[in-house]
Amino acid sequence: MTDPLPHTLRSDASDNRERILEAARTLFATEGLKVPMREIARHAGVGPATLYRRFPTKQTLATEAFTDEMRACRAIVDEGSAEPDPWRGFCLVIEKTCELHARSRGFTEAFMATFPDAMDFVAEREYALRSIAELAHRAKDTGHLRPDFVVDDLVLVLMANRGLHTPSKGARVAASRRFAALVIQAFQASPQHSPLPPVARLAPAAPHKIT
Amino acid sequence: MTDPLPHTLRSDASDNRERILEAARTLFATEGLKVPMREIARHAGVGPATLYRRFPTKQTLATEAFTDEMRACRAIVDEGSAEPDPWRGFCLVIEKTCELHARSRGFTEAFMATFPDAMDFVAEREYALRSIAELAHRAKDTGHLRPDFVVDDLVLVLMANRGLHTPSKGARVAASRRFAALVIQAFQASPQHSPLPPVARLAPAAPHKIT
DNA sequence: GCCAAAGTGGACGGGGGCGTCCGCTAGCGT
DNA sequence: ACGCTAGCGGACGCCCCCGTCCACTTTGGC
Repeated sequence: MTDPLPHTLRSDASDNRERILEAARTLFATEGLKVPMREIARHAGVGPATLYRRFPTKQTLATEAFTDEMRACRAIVDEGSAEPDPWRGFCLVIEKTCELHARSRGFTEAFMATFPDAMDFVAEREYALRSIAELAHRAKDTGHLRPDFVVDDLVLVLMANRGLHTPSKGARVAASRRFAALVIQAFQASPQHSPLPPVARLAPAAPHKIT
Repeated sequence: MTDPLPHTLRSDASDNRERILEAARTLFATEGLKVPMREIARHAGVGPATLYRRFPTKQTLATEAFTDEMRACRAIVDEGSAEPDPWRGFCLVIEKTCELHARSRGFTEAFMATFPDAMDFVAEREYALRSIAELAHRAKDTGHLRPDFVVDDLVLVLMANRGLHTPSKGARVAASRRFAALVIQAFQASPQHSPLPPVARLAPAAPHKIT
């Protein structure tokens, strides 16, 4: 009989594993989820086989690579919910969430996608949405959030936010900030205009070309 | 000596050409610009060679296929500019532009992209932006448009709007409508909340999966 | 130091999109 | 009716990505 599994990676193996995850994080953030597995392997300085042995599918890799962002996301929501002023909390959630998603291009895709295989992101997303729904309810009671807001509007905003592609991360974050501010204005029940963040110049020269 | 070019297509050829354009319009609208040339050819019932002979690159095909949308776009802008109430015109432009872009997924990409090769869309886009800038200026004067609006915000909105992917065209248009309404609220200088369009439920079941 | 087993990366076959070439088909001028 | 030629589409070679297999290398317990 086989004493089943080592459950403990050899030193070089876990080292490689970490390098793979780091490469994945970087590339997913900058290029999105569509980066070839090969390129992640190359960037990590390992062969394709190693990558595939550790992470048989891109999903498993993504799941692992995005735990940080996922944690951050949860933190944002919890933080917003804990805020004494619900409207303030609501605004914070929108602002920070948009920024988070602007920073990592791949995270949005992963967060939005319902993976065919098991993927806890779905559960996390539901949790976030439920929390925010509750927060929104309280914000409506204070009269600051317009009553016809629904959680689906937040999905709308997130999807819209991901449209803000642009080569430079800086520009993307700036655009996201301004966008978030606009959205908050739109959600406000009795809006006294607070000034918007600086103008976002998107895609100054060459946005992207056609394949 | 060669009397240069026929400049007049044979009947079957121009017939094919038309079928190709129609297929391209359909597929670009539903699938986006990334559809394989092959598939357009297949859908049009012609061989790849025929397609490539008529339209050597995807750009040339796209340019031709989107003239309708381009015309519509220009019409929207002109119509908005002609409106006696500039703010009303401004709102119309936003609403209709968002809807137009929601209807054809590929058009947004084509409209946003600066093609490496010649492509009149750039010129058209500049024209539209200039017109809208002028319209916005007038709308500000009436006090209805917030003074810190800049044309780049419109680009922002358009880019955001394209993030509203969803399988069904109906859902996409609905989402776009609600989004446009929100954006208009956000741009309003002294907002008295007009009711929003119906709630947009995006991607009810399976948004999209990971490659 | 030694050696079994864990770990590695290069190499392979498969699939799909790309753009082009070429022998056959069928419009159109006479 | 005929033949010339524009027009056609199947087939080809190229490249890139995918996921897997296998002979070699490294680790770590003794």
